[in-house]
Amino acid sequence: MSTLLRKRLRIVLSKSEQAITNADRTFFQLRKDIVEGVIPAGSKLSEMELSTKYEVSRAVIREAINRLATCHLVERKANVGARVVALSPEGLIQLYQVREALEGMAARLAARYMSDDEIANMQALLDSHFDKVKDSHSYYQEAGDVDFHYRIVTGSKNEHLISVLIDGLYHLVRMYRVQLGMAGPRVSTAFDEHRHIVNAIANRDEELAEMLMRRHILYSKNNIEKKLNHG
Amino acid sequence: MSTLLRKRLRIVLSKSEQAITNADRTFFQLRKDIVEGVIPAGSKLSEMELSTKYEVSRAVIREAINRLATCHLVERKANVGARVVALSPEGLIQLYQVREALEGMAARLAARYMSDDEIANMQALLDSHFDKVKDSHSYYQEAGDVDFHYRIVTGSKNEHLISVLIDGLYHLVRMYRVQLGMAGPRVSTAFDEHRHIVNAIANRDEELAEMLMRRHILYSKNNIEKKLNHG
DNA sequence: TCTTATCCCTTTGTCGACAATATACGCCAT
DNA sequence: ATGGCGTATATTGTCGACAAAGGGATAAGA
Repeated sequence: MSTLLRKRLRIVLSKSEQAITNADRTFFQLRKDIVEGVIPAGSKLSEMELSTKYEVSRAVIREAINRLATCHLVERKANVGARVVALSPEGLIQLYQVREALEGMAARLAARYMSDDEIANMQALLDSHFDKVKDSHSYYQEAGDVDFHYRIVTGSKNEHLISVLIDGLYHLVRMYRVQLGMAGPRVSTAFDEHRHIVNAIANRDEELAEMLMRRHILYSKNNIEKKLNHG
Repeated sequence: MSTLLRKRLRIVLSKSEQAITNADRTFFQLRKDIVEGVIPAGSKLSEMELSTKYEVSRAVIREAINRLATCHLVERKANVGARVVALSPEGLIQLYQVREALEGMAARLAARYMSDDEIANMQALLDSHFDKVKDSHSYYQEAGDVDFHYRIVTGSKNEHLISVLIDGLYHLVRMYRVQLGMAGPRVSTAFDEHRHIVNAIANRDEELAEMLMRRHILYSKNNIEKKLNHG
């Protein structure tokens, strides 16, 4: 009976990432701590130490670390150990280079494959964001930005794009944002860019959707770089 | 003394993928067997069975399977097990969609970052390919094609691009090629396309390099799709 | 006959101990 | 004093056993 209940629960929650096993939970927790800087960038990850800290066996920690390595959040060397990646201007630039390529393609595919309903929902989402943002011009709504990009990516219906971006790169992006203190401005301009991209998708204009998305990400990169240099 | 010897050996061979641990060896072997169809697409991977077959412990097999999962060569469900991915027309199309995006960007970055020496080497490589191919027009030189794309990707100097493509997608591409019997033709035309791409890179024309690479991959996809439908 | 609940068995998840490897320290020779 | 070498120690890699969860067969009820 309890198994049945848990099964139903699992089906209901299956939308987003859900921790089923201990390794899952530990992986999510570790990822969170790394992204948010609780575990400092560049620091060494000792399996023993972590296994006592998170109260699981070394095998679970090992699996979690392996998964983190595939996200490029940690780097592992055989017989030596794993370290949290170091944040660097070069790393940030490389990250945005592949974001530009992948999300540009995602926008193109979204224009091709998203259903009319999905597009309408996304437009409604933008409207609600606009209501929230129109008063406080300086407030940067990260959740809204994230939500927008998620919808484009999932709208591409491409499993590879979805997994590489959502399971991988976005966590690295967030790590840079959090640890470099990017509660950046760029609200209204980014909002307009989002609006234009959605319009292109609604018009099923693949070419324009890809181009606008690439520009959007390029601007975003330039903005962060500027902060990185002058701040 | 033996440790010193092995260390030197390791340094010498460190260029390409090298198996240091048992898990590495098992991972490479499993990947090879999956890509080449020794383990059929869609089949279930039993940890016990594989651990007896490859003569390693279940922990090693588990780590290898986890790594295969991050390459999208197998799909894993918690408490259920792992299956080799199933080949499908949709999968092939999605694969080439992200290849187009990533390798297009790789070509752009190669035009920006490759050294003159690297470019000269790549041109020499193409010349040698031409010598091999000019007589037997129908012979498809897969190694040459692979080599060319590797150089572009590594020439981008972008760690994310390199790892996603070379450690991930290319093995899936090869799996489709091998298991769908793609010893395809398209030799001379593909060769000309390669030549044009290298020329664009030599001229440091990022825009053209990206566009040509995207077209090249698009043609390649269309070619495979045609075979898939009519064959 | 079809559905549904329950049991059993197979497979996966987790754990602690052992083996192998790399780093660090101290020693010796020059 | 310094550089190379060997050992010592701490960390990772590997293993086999135990715990837990899912899938399938079977039987009971509608």
